[in-house]
Amino acid sequence: MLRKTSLVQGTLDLLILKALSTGPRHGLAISQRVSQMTGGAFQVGAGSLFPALHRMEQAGWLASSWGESENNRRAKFYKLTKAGTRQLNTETEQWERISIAMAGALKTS
Amino acid sequence: MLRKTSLVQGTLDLLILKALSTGPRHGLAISQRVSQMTGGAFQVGAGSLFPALHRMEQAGWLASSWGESENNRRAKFYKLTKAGTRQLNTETEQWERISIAMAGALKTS
DNA sequence: ACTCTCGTATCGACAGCCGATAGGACTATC
DNA sequence: GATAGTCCTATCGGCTGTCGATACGAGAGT
Repeated sequence: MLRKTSLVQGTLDLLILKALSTGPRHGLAISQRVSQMTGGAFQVGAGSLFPALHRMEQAGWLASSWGESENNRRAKFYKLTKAGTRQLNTETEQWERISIAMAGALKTS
Repeated sequence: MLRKTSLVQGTLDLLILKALSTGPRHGLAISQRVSQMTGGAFQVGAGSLFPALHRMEQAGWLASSWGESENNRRAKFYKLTKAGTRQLNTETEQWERISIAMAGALKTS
């Protein structure tokens, strides 16, 4: 009933791209970074994260390679491609337009 | 033509509630009002609008009654219930929290 | 050995959007 | 008084995306 999706559609991609803009990370580290960046407002679970990563890699925005985490664990590291950086800019602008439009709409009385 | 810029999930309800906050309107008038409020940034088609209206009426946020449009057409007018007004406030606050969190996340470098 | 944590991955249920489509009713034009 | 156009409501099917539950594998701690 109060399911009220914590994540907003289209937001997850943007947050992942942004989380990777400071350098390659592996899956769970991306999840933690997203939480951190948003002050805990957004928390993405594994069931949402990995499908998104695969989708975005398929789209050519990310490239992955196996490596080792800081805990000596086998981990897949993702990094932004050029197309991914472009996508980050595009989605950032798109979000700003949406944000401005919504702010204007909510202010009208 | 216009890019896929689909509506952001959870945004449609808020916009509809806001569009009705200034008084009762019928379906297509709501659609036009949403476009107007957002400076044309959001355009909601009939295929999205009516399911949303029915869902929201089911949830008790809206009440409907048949009447006549300004063009002498049979039209169903929707108005906010008390629960709808409460929902409007709730979703507005929620949006602001999301907006702030996103702005913070996008600003980090 | 056993368990905890880390890390990746998939599945099924569920919900929402959106284009296409339909149809009734009023209006305009010829 | 036909015909076409506009207004208004409505539904369906396909598609996509979220998310909890679940699983597996491997290193670490005891």
